[in-house]
Amino acid sequence: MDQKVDTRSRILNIAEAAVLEKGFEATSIEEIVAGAEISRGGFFYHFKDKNALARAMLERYINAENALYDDLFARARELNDDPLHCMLIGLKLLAEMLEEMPTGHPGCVIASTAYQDRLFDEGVRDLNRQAILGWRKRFRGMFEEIAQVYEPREAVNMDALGDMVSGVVEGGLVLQRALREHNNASEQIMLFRTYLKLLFADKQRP
Amino acid sequence: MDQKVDTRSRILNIAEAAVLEKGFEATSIEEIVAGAEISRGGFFYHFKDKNALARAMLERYINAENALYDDLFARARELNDDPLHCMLIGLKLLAEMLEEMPTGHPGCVIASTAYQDRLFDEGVRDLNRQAILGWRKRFRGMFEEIAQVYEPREAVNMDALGDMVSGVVEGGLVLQRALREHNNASEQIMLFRTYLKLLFADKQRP
DNA sequence: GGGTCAACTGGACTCGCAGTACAGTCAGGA
DNA sequence: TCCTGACTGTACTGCGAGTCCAGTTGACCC
Repeated sequence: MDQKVDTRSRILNIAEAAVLEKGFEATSIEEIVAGAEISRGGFFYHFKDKNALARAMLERYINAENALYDDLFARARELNDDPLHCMLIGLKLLAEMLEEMPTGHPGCVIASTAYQDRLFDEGVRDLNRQAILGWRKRFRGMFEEIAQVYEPREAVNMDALGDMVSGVVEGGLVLQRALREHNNASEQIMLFRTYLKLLFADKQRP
Repeated sequence: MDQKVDTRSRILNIAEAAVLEKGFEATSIEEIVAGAEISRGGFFYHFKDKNALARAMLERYINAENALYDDLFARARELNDDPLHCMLIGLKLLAEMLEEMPTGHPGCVIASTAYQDRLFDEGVRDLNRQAILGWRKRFRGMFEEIAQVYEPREAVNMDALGDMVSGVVEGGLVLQRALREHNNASEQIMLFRTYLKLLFADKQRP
């Protein structure tokens, strides 16, 4: 189990890299089985079709992303107990993380899936939807906590503000992919961080 | 020329609708020719391959988007000469426009292309890149004009702020597609508008 | 009225990839 | 020893992209 990554995970690793690089349809099962050094039969033993592969990839990706956010904001919380500063530190860590990825961030499976969704079944689409709703809830909660301490200078819709985290990341990754630059996503996150500073800072409630 | 839309445009219309709905690879030439009521031979008479179709679609889309921005901010300028207020009005108009589209915005070909870019040749990718760089320049110019009148409360990278317009739109459209909601993109634009208000307002230079 | 050209039609073919089917192999545990 | 899970290998169907090409049709030109 350490010596040799199990075949299913190996397929997912290879597939994820290929899909993020060139999209789902452009990735053939042929090249996945070549990369994973198995036979075509072996592939279909693990995944009944490409749709099942997509579903498994999305699940894995969403879990990893959630674990990453958990970890990031837990670390931020250790550094500062104030909810606003915790958020600001967390976003900084996120931006740094995106920047440090040498090849640039792999790009988000969510957007990739959203723009090819007719290829997938309802299960995959719902997975996608639930992931974004989960992030909305997560960040909305954090913003509400902040708003209890700092009065926002302008009224904002908290659901939309929660979505903005995902939106800024997704949008940044789209720019990054299209421009072939390396740090658009992290720059966008830092701009969003400045937004939060302007929205909440220096107006602590009595 | 009015009676009967020329075949090439008809192909592009059908193809664009199909591609925005389900992605490029998922759209077959078969269904395009069926929709446009021509033969397969007829399709290949106009476009040497699917890549040429993609290129033509992107070109058309980018031109339309640019014309739309020109029009939007020209109208905004008529309503208010101040560069900040012009921008705020323009964004409001953009948000309203996105909201009014009954089926929701078709989604942005840019993101769609970015996430499947290995399907396309360098020409298509470059078209995509140039479009975003054009929008960066457009909005960066507008923000610099604003900054000459209003001192920003926080230092921001003007290129990144220019990119943020595209990023927020793209990100919003990704959310909208994935969530199957109707107004995420316009909400995100309105949040970005609030950002600009906080960043620039009430600090007019002497 | 004949010639020419652009804009097609229609059919036949190749190729690559998804997906199916199934028979056989092989290692490890009950 | 037999069974089972995890495969391998091969052969086949079907679809869509792309190629080739011969033929049709209508408009305009002389």
